[in-house]
Amino acid sequence: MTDTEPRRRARPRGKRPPTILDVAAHAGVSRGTVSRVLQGGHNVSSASQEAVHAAIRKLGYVVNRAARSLVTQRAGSVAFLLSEPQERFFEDPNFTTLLRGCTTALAEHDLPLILITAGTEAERRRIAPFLSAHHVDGVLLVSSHRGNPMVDHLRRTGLPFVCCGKPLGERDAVSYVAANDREGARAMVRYLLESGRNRVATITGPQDTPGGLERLDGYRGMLTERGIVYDTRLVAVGDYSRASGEACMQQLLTSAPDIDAVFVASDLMADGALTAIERAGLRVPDDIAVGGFDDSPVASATHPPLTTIRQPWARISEMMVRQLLAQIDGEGPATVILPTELVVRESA
Amino acid sequence: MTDTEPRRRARPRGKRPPTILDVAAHAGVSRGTVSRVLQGGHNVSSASQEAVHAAIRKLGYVVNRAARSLVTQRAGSVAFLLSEPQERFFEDPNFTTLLRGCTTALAEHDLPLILITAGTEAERRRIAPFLSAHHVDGVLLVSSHRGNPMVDHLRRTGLPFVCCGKPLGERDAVSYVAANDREGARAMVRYLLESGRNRVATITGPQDTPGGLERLDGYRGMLTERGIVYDTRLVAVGDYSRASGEACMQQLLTSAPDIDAVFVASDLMADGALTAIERAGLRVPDDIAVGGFDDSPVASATHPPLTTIRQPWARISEMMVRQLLAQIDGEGPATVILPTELVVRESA
DNA sequence: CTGAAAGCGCTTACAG
DNA sequence: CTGAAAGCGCTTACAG
Repeated sequence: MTDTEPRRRARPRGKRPPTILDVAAHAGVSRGTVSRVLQGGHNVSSASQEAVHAAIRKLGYVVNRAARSLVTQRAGSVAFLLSEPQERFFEDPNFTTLLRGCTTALAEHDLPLILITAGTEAERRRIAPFLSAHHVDGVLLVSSHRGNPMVDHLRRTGLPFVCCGKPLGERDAVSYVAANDREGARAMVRYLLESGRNRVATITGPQDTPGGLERLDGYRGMLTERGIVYDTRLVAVGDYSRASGEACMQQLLTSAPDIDAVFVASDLMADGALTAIERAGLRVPDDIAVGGFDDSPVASATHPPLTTIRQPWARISEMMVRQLLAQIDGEGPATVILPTELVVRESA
Repeated sequence: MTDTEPRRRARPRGKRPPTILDVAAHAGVSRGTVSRVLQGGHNVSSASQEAVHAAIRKLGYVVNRAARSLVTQRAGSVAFLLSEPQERFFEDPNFTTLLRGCTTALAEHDLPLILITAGTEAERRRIAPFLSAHHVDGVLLVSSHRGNPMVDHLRRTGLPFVCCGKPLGERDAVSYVAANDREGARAMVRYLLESGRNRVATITGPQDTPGGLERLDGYRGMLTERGIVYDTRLVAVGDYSRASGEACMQQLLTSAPDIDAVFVASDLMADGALTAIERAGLRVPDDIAVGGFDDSPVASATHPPLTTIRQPWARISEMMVRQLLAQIDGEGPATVILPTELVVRESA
């Protein structure tokens, strides 16, 4: 359009927005006082406070975050760092649920969320300087697989970070927030047994993730507790994808045709399992009861709707944010485990 | 842990990261020269350039973005603004595909993406000052419904913004990037007709969204072109959700039991339609051919896999980012329409 | 091609 | 409780 206009100027001819100096002038105080009001109004007379607030409203003043950051040495933002092959997480409904929760929780603290993906080695290299330079004050880290290099890198940067789910294979203390996977699995298996099922199989998550490991452990523990021998023929290892759920179920149906229930470690896989069962001409829950895990959006969309274990995503997000803020304020790492809840629908 | 430590300090005792002054000292030049190198090295001797680059590497210097922002009057970041009821978009696979694409495209320009949700009026009020204060340099706006107040608000702020999909009901020029919905719909209907189907129904998207409107228009146009009378009994209006696809299909099956094909305006709805068809005891594609739209991840996971129209999400993201950067550099608004592609699988 | 210097808009000891 | 002032780390005319 306007070819002659200069480029690379932010607001070429718009008048500058009001600064703290304008506010000070309007309120009849110094800019130090305005700043103090901005910081919470400690040690400021109520008369001054009111005058400043009035001026702020009148001028529509909003703090310049860059200027503030420069002096406070804080970025004033937090990263949501996805250190997984992108496909996996962007297709997993749990991920979006978590992202949404964190965005909301951070918004309440006026902290913008910066979304960073680091699924590949190249991406990790690219964001390293960004993190090292503390362009964010902390990191919400989503990375489930064992030995993720991001954990080490973050530790070296000295940036506060909180993981979603227990990071596997870390010797030192790392902050994380997780649902009680083991108890969740136990609750589901207990429910299946108490509804009269005898041969309960399981489809697990990947065995290099905490959810994969602990949900299997819960399954095994509950069987043992009830005096049932753990039978590896009743165990199929999936990768959380719908397709793997289908394949695993098909396998179980062949290797152990007498099963009457299956605990599936994710709803997405459970949906796949449903497909395999249906294809085999069996009915759910009449012939085989199916229990999922997550209570993700798919759980109520399957046929039949899934009986599943609800992960407390809202609370997980909140606690991740809370822990991160605490660490930014100097607290040490902490572990938070949140209870799950059995949601009974029609599949079991 | 360390109770006696002062709080609210960013890096209490870590040594400060190197500044441009350290680099200048190491390179034996002034800080103005370092800055010029950082800006691209124009008007700097190659000797100086090399010395500066060496110093940067040696010290691990990374620019302080806050300081830069303060002087350039640019935020150095871009917002991805979701102005829809959250549930909808966070469950729609298209959304995550778009978000992923934009994150990647922005990363290539070293621009952090700030994720902002503004699905409710309260949220919109909350982020208004953030936007007005130009805490981001531009906005990638995702908002499909007619008359979204965010468009007006953004226009008032003077912030550059680019919409994903045509914003309905806007009189003035607004930048947007969209797939060619109409042509995509035409291609699908053409394909169905040419595979020998005669009674082609459609399940549309919401009629206050461009995709809802234009895909229906494409359907209608192609029928007319082939001399087929447009029959409203063959049209059911959905809302892009899986559930609505199922309900619409059920309705069509009742009101027009002789249909032998259906063009569904989203893969998610098509998946729902598949369920309804199956429940009615009909086979796909033998009895009814089903064509979807999106080629989202669900398309290959349905039974049978969906023949659908691929939306060029990677290109859409790239173009949105490119347009936004152009606007930030002073260019005027522009409209970009990208072609779609027919993907033939098994459902039609 | 280069340096010295002003200035971006804040916060925070420091005096009073 | 309040003001004056230093300083956060950059960029960019301005001279030379």
